[in-house]
Amino acid sequence: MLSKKTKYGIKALTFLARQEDQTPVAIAEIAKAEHISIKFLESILLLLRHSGFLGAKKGKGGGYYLIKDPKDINMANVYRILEGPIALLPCASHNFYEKCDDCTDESICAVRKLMMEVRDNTLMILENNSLADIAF
Amino acid sequence: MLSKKTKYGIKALTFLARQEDQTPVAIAEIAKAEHISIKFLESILLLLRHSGFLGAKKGKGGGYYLIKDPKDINMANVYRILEGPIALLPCASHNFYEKCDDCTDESICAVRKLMMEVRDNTLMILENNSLADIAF
DNA sequence: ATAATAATCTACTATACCGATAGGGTAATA
DNA sequence: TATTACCCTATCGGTATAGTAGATTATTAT
Repeated sequence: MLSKKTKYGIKALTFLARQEDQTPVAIAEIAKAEHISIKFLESILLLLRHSGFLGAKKGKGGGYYLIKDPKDINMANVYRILEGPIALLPCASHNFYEKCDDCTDESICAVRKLMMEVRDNTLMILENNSLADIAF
Repeated sequence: MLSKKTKYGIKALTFLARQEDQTPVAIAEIAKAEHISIKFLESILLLLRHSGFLGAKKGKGGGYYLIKDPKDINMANVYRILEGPIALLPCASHNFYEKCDDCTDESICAVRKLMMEVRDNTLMILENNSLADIAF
């Protein structure tokens, strides 16, 4: 299941993508529109800024804004930042690989085999969807 | 991420599918072979029995065995029993649908749109894989 | 019958994470 | 000077996970 963090993060990105101009939007405004706790959203937006998706401006009229064109924001990258691995098992992950304690021979593991197939497909979908694709 | 419950459950099913004959296999034997805690595995096998995947026999020479042909065991059903919803969001689930608190209009939710696409694809993969497909 | 075997059932514990809340101080900007 | 992002810390209830322990029941072999 997707965490609220990821859900809210994508919602916020979508909200910013749907803005007519790219003037900064205050956290409070996004939170109100999307029914999200302000403080929780604050931490999410901060993460998205540090990850290079958002820019921020302080002071009056300040807020967050998209740095890149929504067309160039790949949902697989967003997912990895917010949620973590795309694979459902560490042993089936490219970017977060970890060996299983209980497996002696990974190559014959049926669970891994199945989950790698799921991962490949999910990854393809996320990579083929930009923020623009889902926002409009 | 997949829970250990699901991982162990599928491993156990695979182990049983790989048996030459369908004589019962004791919990302890499966647990040892797959490096799983006996008691934890016990609860998983019980669940799989109650869900109609396994049969059990008590006493000496007893244990668990597959009821159906591995070819007829659909991994989507297994997944739903062990892990729960296939969808990553309740609002994107067929079997476990639930409305989101924060959404006023579900039809324009970008997260839901994306997650439904992921669900459709994952579901297809799980449905197209039988226990036999992944075990051999 | 009896003893051994193995599933069944109930209950418990420890840990971790999640989502949210609260508060406070600093820095930048209109 | 007011506003708003930034960046900490700390807390808290709830829930789920993973595993443990012990007692009970059904079956089988002797």
